[in-house]
Amino acid sequence: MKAEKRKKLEAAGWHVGGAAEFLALTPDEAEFVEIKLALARRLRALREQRHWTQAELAKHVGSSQSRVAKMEAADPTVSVDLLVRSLLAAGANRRDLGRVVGAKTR
Amino acid sequence: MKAEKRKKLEAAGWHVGGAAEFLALTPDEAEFVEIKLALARRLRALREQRHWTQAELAKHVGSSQSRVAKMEAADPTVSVDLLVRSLLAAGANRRDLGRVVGAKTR
DNA sequence: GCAGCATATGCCGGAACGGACATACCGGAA
DNA sequence: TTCCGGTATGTCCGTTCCGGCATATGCTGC
Repeated sequence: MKAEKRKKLEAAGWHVGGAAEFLALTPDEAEFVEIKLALARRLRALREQRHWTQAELAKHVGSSQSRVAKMEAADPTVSVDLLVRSLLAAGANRRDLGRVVGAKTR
Repeated sequence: MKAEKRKKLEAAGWHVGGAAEFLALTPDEAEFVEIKLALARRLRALREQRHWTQAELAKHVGSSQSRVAKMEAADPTVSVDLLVRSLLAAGANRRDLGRVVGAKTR
């Protein structure tokens, strides 16, 4: 998994601006992580909008606070599956998801 | 995993019309499998459009023919992650994916 | 200061997912 | 028929992902 590198770099204090296209990521890989980032951002937005704590959302999803934190951080170890399930649990519907997935990052 | 039930029923010759809302699926779960189905259909469409065999697509994705078959069958053991990656490998972009995810099934 | 809550990070065992392979099924061409 | 390219189905085993927990960091009000 290439995305590990990215995480490591960020951990080292770099925090790549916007996204990590300068790494050895194929265009597809880059687009994939951008989608994950978009989903992650939307998840946090939706949660805050509902005035939920990470622990509360976790309960609704059937997960844990730490997982939610990682989701919102777009941690490499969280899958799109989990992000999507969480978004649905947070009240998003298919059309919402479609918009999130389809919209270019900022 | 609830979706297992569905698979079993289909295997038993039922092949639920459209999707399996009559099972003990929460609305969220139902929406989730519908999204997977939509992605699966689009993957097959895209592949055929390119006149690729499942084995060829597998090569581009870095997977195997059997996995591709399962993807297109929306087998419970394939993740959205893999579907999305495969779609990207098949030439879809974010906007395409957004449409697929957002569009109500048929 | 520190107490209390929310969020972040690290780790571990167990479950789910993945590629690979073998094999079965299903057309169509010879 | 038999053969053959394509697709489906089943299993195996290594890897990835998940939930849970412990702990760290951050913030606000006291």
